[in-house]
Amino acid sequence: MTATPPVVPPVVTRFAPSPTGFLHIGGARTALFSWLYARHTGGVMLLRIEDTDRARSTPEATEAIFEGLRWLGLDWDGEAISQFARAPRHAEVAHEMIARGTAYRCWSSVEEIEAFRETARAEGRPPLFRSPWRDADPATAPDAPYVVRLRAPREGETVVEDVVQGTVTWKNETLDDLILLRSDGTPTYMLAVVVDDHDMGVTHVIRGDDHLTNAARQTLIYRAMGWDVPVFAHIPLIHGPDGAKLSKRHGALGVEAYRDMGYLPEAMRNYLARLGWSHGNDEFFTTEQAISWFDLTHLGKAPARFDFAKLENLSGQHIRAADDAHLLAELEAFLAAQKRPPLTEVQRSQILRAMPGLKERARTLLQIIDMASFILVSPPFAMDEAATKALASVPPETLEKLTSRLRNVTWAASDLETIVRDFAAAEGLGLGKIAQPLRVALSGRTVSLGVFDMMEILGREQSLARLDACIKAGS
RNA sequence: GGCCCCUUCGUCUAUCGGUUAGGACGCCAGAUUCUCAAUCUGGAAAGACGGGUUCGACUCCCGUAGGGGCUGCCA
Repeated sequence: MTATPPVVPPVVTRFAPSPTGFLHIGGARTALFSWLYARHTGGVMLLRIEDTDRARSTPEATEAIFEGLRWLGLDWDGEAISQFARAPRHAEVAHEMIARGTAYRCWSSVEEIEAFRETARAEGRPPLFRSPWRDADPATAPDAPYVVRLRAPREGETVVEDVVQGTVTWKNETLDDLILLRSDGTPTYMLAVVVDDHDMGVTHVIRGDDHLTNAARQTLIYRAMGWDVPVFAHIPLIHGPDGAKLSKRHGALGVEAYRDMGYLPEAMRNYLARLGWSHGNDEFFTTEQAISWFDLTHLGKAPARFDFAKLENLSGQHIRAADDAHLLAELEAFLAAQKRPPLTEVQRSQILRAMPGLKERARTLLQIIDMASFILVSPPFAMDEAATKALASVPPETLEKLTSRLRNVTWAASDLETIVRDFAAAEGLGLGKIAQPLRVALSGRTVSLGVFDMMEILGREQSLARLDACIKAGS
């Protein structure tokens, strides 16, 4: 007899940002974890825009979230869902709860509630509002707008089984009768989240630690409706370098800011995945590896600090590992996004040939561009003091002598190197003494790719022209 | 204030009662070298503190301290 395999429902995760700004780095990581888990399990990740706060939600912010996710390469399944559009459904559930007796109408004014809290605080009691309408005679109900409150249990405890935080318990007396429906009939976040997650069939709620307390309140709503509670995974927040909450000063920038700094999306995914999750000692990995390795059991419990140095190192590793054509494509997309002029055909092919040298020196696309300035910027170069000095370290006659020897040789890096080395030896100079002025003549800088590689990439004509120009300027 | 969570090198982390506490970034020194990178070798660097439990605690329990979150008719 063969055992029937247990029926495991497919995993459904969701990312549910509120469109009140850009997609910040913490949200991006939450999205990444939800995405990795869905892809790892062969499940789906849904996207829901929590736009019930009409005053703060904007279409621009929604678009920024889409854009950020797209750049990061995090695709979601199906159409993004607007929470606001589901308000009628939320209200319907609230009224069903009233009918079930798990919620009630409350006519207390905000002033009354405020006064209640103040005296409670003054008397040292917990400032949990206790509505007089919870057990009021329905006959006394005024004909006026009301809010709908959850009839939360006052005894016993509520337990959240969190895969990251473990078993977390609250005494029910510390939880209040939260508002489900505002006096204008619109749903609150607490209700909307539960109804949507339930209706969307979400099995795993992966979100920031800041929602842990909300998980208890939401559990109450699930129970009141007799719904299954999803698996919760509350991941620790990302902090700034000083340990405090991430501010704009640190890394709380929109993901597009990282794109603008020239980080590769694959590097961003790698870095973010490593912040709070681990797979043994693996630091550098591809997205495919992350998908196959990702699980919820190796998530850390402590908040992590954002570290640009490590991100940059990882970015450098991804650039070095990327193939040249891919990098060129990323570079051109970057240039376009930065509204910089596109590459000419010549520049494209030169950069492609320079790529092996460029990518081992750069940690961001911005650095590739900078290192490729000998291709992108045409002479005469604006030289700094060190460059001018290096160029003048050798008399123009020496440079002229060398240049004339280069006029009719095979134009390949290795041959050029032999010739220059021989020349330096004949002049009684170290190669460095000759290479440095050469470098400046070719690139206008004291830091660049290898001089022979640059000569080969630039070609005979351009290389000699640059040398001639320097000789002319120097004599 | 109340409730809840967290705490291993500067940073990200491994460890799931027995390790010289490992790796990575960064840092320092050296090698290589036409500059810069890259690469290689070596080095400094950690269990917040105090109590327990145990033959034995980074690991389990309690307390303290520090950090964080929630405490809205925001999400």
